[in-house]
Amino acid sequence: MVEHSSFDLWIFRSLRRIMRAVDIHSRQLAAEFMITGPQLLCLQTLHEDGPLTTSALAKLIHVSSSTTVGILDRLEGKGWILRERSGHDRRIVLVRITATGEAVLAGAPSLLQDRLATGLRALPEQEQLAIAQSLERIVDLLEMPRRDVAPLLEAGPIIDTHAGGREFPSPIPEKEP
Amino acid sequence: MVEHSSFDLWIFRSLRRIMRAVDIHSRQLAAEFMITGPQLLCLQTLHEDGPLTTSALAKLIHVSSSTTVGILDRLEGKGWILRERSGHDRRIVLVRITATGEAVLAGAPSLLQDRLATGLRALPEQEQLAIAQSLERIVDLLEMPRRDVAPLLEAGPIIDTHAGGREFPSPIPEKEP
DNA sequence: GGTAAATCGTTTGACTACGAATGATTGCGG
DNA sequence: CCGCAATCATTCGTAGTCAAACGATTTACC
Repeated sequence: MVEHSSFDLWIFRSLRRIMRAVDIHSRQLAAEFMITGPQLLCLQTLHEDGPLTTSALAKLIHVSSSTTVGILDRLEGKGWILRERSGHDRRIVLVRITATGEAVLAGAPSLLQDRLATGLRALPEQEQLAIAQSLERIVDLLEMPRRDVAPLLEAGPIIDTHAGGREFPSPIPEKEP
Repeated sequence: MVEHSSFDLWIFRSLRRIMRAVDIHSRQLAAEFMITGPQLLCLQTLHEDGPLTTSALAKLIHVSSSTTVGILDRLEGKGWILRERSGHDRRIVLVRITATGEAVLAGAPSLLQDRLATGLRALPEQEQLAIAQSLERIVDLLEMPRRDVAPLLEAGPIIDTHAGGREFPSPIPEKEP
């Protein structure tokens, strides 16, 4: 509560504004396409990664499984997904997207806000890289276990300007195993 | 819907993980200190910027006024704030922090997660700058009015353009007067 | 002065989100 | 084969979040 670095509050407020903006975008989606952000993310993930169990889906979208159930309830209510219990292990529920769901997905807008997606694409690739890496850095700090912040110090600079090779973790950055 | 840039999904997932991490931190706060993140932010803001109207507070913390009402309800229930209608304009409700609220604030932890605050401070200042500017860039894109994304194209490199004032907000970013 | 418009706080409804508790089912050890 | 632990999905309670609708009040205009 004393002696904040100059950037703390700035970054904190930016985070809150981002969360708010994402939320508002979700409602615009809902108004126009009858689907919210998290619902769209679920549908998209189910489309790409085939039938999934509830918990596997939850891990993929970084959401608790109890939250996932509610989202799936609504998607199921609209007939965009199907739930079926596995024969071998009756505890497991496999979720798959329906044809209707595919159709909705085809007509739905980008996952990101158009402005964000378009705006990002308009930026030089190096800046896109810097932004993505900055976010990743913050995620690392936020998700780091309570203790030892120290290791981060040896992680090297965030911007690898020389990087001609430009290896960023391939389209989808894999998460920890 | 077609032709996603490689960074889109990466950035989107990072945003979701950030939101989740912030949410989880709020619950840890609630478990340990009986106060959530948004509640702490309200209390902190009321402490610093004196008595405020509900809508002024909402603007300061970047949250809708309907959300603010709920948060204030809980803070009032715990006796940490007071609401009083103004005599001159009876529509207005002035919110002020109580002595009990001040005491709670004194014992509460930092607004930011320790890990994030500490980790950020440990990074070279140039990286802190890069991170903060990247976030700001995203906020700009997200909060930009629906139409004309175009202007952004002429915005130049991420460093140091920040049109319309509000370039790096000196030590502690002052909120708008 | 009286009506219309604007403003302010609140309420309502829907959705997301979490952890904790629950119920069903499987698998392991004795 | 029997019970206990582990696993999986779900339900429950609380909180945060927004837009839209609402009631009370003030301001503006005629």
